[in-house]
Amino acid sequence: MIKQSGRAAEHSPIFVTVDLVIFTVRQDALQVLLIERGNEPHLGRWALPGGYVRDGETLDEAASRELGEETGIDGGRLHLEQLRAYSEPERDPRGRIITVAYLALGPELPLPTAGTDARAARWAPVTSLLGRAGTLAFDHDVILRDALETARSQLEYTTVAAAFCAEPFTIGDLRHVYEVIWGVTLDPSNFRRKVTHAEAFLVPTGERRFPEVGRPATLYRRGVARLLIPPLLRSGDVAGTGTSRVAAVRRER
Amino acid sequence: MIKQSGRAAEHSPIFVTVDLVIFTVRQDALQVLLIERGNEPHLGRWALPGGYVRDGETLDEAASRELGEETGIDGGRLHLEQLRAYSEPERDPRGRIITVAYLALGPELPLPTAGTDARAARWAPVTSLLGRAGTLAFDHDVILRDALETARSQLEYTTVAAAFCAEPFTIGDLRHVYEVIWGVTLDPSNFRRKVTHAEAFLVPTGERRFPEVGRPATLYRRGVARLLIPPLLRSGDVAGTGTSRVAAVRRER
DNA sequence: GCAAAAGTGTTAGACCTACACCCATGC
DNA sequence: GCATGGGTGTAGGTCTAACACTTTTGC
Repeated sequence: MIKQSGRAAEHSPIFVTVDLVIFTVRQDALQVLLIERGNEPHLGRWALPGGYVRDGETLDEAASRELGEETGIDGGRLHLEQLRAYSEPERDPRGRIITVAYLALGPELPLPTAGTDARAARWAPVTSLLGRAGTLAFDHDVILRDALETARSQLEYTTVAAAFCAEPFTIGDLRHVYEVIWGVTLDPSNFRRKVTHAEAFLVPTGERRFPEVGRPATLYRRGVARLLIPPLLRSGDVAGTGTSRVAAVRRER
Repeated sequence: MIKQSGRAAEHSPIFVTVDLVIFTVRQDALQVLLIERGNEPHLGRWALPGGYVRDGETLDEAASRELGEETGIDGGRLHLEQLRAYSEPERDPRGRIITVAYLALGPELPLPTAGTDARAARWAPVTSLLGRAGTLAFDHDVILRDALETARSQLEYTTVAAAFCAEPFTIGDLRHVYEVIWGVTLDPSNFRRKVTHAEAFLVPTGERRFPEVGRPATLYRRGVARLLIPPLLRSGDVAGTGTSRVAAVRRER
């Protein structure tokens, strides 16, 4: 049994949840999966999917399980990574609940069926949700904003953009992901050079895709590289001193 | 009160701690603060400082409080940021305890006095601790390794290196931080150009420091920039495909 | 003067942006 | 042919690594 040291009341155990920010690119927009809450608190409001961490389960496992429950997708097939923990004592009116947010990225996913404590589920364009606070339940506005900036930043330094594309995919598909998530248009020829020169990012399958119109495109699969070297920097937003932004960068070997 | 939904036993509340990776540069090495544990489990082993999150406290507040308790330093004066949560069910033999690791950076700090549940405290060179697993208690080896890679990466994209320098500092001081943490030697003139051209990174004080030998150096304080634009990339370790590394990048506005 | 660290200048090559241009396909 | 997206080439500017060189101090 757990033995508390010191004054017992000072550190009570805490309920821990995971919340998922599931991004996909569909209809020329970055979209996030939302559920309509079927229980109090925030009954009827839109929120990120999530749930309690169960006994004996790691956070990663809880996130993967919730992902499967909410989308019907095998969690192992999607890119899934921990974002950060959110711990404001008043963030949940039921009591002290800390949540660990996860970022999940995938190619166009089916609309999931509503789960046990959700009345409905839908894909929502991310940009339409930001800007006005209080759109989502709890502190999910903040989590979503953090997740968006993480995703945008990760496109620069990692190969996760490929996680948005169903394999096999074309360079045009990949460029579309960058354009939608960054909200810019990119030069097709320069983009091609960069991604094809980054080693182990793209592996040609030898096949081609024949579009409705235009020249057929070479098809690729994801290579084994996870870091994008050299990085593919957004150039548009370096204006100014960067004083209003804080960056945290993490890398594992 | 907290109302559990579903089968009650499936998601019990969990004890939550914060653990601190406190880095400083001293004696030409990156050093981390360790404490010798004065209680079971792992009595007598070296570990990262940390403690339980108290009722009504955010994780940031808990980290800041622990930092003050362990180092005697006003937590608000140090760079402090959340790294990530660690949640292996078996990571602590006392039971289910999740920890959220924090990274703290500061200029040469005093050796702290041992706290209530620590027999001793010391600074240890980081490189001497890595390589062999099982050096530290719990999963603190893993946390330390993650923190080191985060710190190394952050020097590239942010201005946190200045957090290792007591103000006012010289460009040589700053370069020394980069050299020690990256384990490389940098060209002084090119380094100077990069950091002085990065806007709002360094603010000259107008004063100079007169060393034992050599030309006096201009003194600077940290500017308001938190992102380093353009980044100051490590070039030495880009060899290979990057296949063995995973990157997670996060940015806030 | 000499050693040492600060600081400036220069040059060759890498890289990047913008854009012209060619290619392969459906209709 | 023509429209469309795929894909290649290239000139000009920018950035950077490497290193020669000058400056300012203590001794």
